[in-house]
Amino acid sequence: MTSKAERTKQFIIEKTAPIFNTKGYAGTSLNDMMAVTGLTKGSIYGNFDNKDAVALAAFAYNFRLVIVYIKEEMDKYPSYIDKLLVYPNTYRKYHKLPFLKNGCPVANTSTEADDTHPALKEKVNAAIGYWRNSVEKQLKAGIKSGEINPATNIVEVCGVLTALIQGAVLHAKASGKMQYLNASMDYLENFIKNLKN
Amino acid sequence: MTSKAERTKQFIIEKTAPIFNTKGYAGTSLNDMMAVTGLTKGSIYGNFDNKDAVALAAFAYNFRLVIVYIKEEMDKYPSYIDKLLVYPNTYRKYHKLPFLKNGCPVANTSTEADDTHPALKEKVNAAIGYWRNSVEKQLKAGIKSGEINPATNIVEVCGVLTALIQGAVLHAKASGKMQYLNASMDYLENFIKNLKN
Amino acid sequence: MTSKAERTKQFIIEKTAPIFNTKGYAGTSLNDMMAVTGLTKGSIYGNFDNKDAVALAAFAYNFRLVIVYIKEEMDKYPSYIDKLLVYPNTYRKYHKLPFLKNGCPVANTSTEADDTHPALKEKVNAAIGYWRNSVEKQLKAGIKSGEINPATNIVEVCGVLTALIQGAVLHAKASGKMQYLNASMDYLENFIKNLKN
Amino acid sequence: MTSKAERTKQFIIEKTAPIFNTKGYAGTSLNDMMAVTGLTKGSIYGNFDNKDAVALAAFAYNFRLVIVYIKEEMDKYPSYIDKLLVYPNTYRKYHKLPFLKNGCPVANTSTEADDTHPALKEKVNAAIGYWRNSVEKQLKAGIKSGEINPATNIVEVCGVLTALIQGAVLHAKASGKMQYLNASMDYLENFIKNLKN
DNA sequence: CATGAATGAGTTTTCATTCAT
DNA sequence: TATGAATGAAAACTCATTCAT
Repeated sequence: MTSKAERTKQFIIEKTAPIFNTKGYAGTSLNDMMAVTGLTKGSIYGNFDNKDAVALAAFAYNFRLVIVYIKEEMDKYPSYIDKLLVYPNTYRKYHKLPFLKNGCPVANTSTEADDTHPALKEKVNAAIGYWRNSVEKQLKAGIKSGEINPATNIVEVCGVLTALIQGAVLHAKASGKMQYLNASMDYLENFIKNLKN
Repeated sequence: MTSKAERTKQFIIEKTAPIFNTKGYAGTSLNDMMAVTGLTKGSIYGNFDNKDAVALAAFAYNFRLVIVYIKEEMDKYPSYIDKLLVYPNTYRKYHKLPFLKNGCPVANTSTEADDTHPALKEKVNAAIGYWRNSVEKQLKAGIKSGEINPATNIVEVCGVLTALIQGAVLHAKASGKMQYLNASMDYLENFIKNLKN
Repeated sequence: MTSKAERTKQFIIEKTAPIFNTKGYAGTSLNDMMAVTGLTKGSIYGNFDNKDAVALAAFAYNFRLVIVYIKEEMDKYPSYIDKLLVYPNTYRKYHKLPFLKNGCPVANTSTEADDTHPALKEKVNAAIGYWRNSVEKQLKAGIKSGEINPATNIVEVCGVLTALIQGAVLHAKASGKMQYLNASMDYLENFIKNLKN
Repeated sequence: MTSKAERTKQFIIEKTAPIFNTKGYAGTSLNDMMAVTGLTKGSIYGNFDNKDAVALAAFAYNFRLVIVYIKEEMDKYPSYIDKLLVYPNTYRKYHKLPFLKNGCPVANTSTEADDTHPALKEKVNAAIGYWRNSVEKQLKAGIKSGEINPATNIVEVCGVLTALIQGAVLHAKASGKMQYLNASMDYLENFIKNLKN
């Protein structure tokens, strides 16, 4: 059973997560957090040690929304190639998905946390590792099942898939031009289809 | 002849540019700027209207350092394929190049400016356009010269090349793992070589 | 019951009002306000949106002190002529009344706000209107009661009474010479007595 | 013969005087002074010891414009009553006279200088004395010539005339309502005419 | 004399954080 | 736990003044 405290904590995370993803860590103030939660400063501090702790939790929440969505989509397809195709198909419509419309939390947080916020950087690093890992798992399972070419360079595919998505969304957000993103996702689609045995 | 004001302005830009690239716009304070230039607040404000103006100039400077370097490298090779290969070869060693070691200014600025700083966002957008444009020019020149396959999908190549680099550097910086970057740059190298006619 | 916030707000107003009346809006700094209240900047900003808001409230408070005093004095006399005589008798001893010893808030604020501070100017304008109005009411009541000559030029009397006081106090403050003020107040006294039917 | 320095000094005074009368001493910045003169800070400081010195000279200039105008108008009339009538007739149209349209320099400066700027206060005080003195002279000359009633209370008349004008202009500027000013000037006109023997 | 770059103390305002109630 | 008033350091920016050229 969840205690009142747990529920308030969760409530704060869910409400503040989108602002952190949009405005960044430094750009999100406690006043923003008060406004969006309707809670007082004291209440926020009663549930979290400091702004840092909320930011960390909010990033985890933001990232989780993405992976949960991807997981659910993947579960719809038995084919491993189809599962991997969920990536380009998801990011292609990033602007229509509430948890991605302000950009991928990994990319957004990455640049800011890098040189200023070690704890957050560590979280981002872990998120990237998790992402790569789950791609790797799909590839290996696909190879085992005979669907994917066993000669596949796993490290390379993980890198290209994740990096291409990150870069493409970045540019799409900055330029506002969806055709850039679409061209890259088209490429990624073929890239994935070519993994077939 | 350059006036004293021009020289001080340039001095401020050169000294603050790395901090802006590292800490971001919101993260860089006037105190940081004072510390790194050795100048007083009054002096900085005597040369720039406000922090914004310095940030804009610093971004332009940071981006220019990258394109000047790339240009110089490209000029060493007559082959258009070789010219394009300058990209992966440069970013592969981003951590050793002073103007890239804290990340690509485009990616770094992009995520922050997006939702909070319209003027800077515009500059970033222009930078992306400039970058794509220069890749496009090389491709077209390569096609005209017969070196590059005329069936090349130019939009796609521009997108993949730039996005892959951005994403790969992002992940390398966040994870600290050069092998991820290298794998992606290996892939990009082959991708470029395959453009040959 | 008044909340803590209300009480602090009131406390800030009461403490800062005399400085605003003495030094003016531009001349009163937040440091002055801290010194006189013993509160921190943060506390002042926690209770008011900005310096403007304090200045506006302080002017209202300063003006109110004057009208409350005048009202109380007037209530002592049934005769309308006597009521009006409260004006010269009050301003004659302006230097002994704490809320007037640094000059009339209307005159003090008027010159500064005029060309630089629209919101404050509006308040001053309203204060002048209020003052004239209350003189007008006494005149009309006096006429109705038969005590005051019905042929009285009301606009003229309002103008002369208020303007003469303002100008006389101004000159007294600037010159430090009470005899100037007294001569004008003597005149005003006769002027009022001559309104009798 | 006037030196270059003298001419520059005079130029600065003439150009800055209107801003000082409009924005006040604290409200007028050196940047304002640069803008309006087209000179550099160094040049202004080369001709005046500091902002104070310019303010003092500007006030003197502003006041002088008023008395010169009044003097010239008075010289048109042989009658002393007519000469005194120049006052209400001048201030009635204060908003059309360039040196009065932002208010009388005496009133404007008076409230600000009072408690913050002793040197300026002294100048204002002297100006008031000068003004009263010149009214007194006209009265005495009028009495001597037989035109003005020798029983006239000179101190009272000086006070009423100057104070009424100051107060009336103050209220007119603050309220923007010319009818208030006109009613008071009408009264003043009769007041002066009644001085006749 | 004039220039204009530099100064540094000053300004108002915002921030994350604390703590008595 | 929640409140909300208070804190004080830090933020961006302005100011009158100085001084080498």
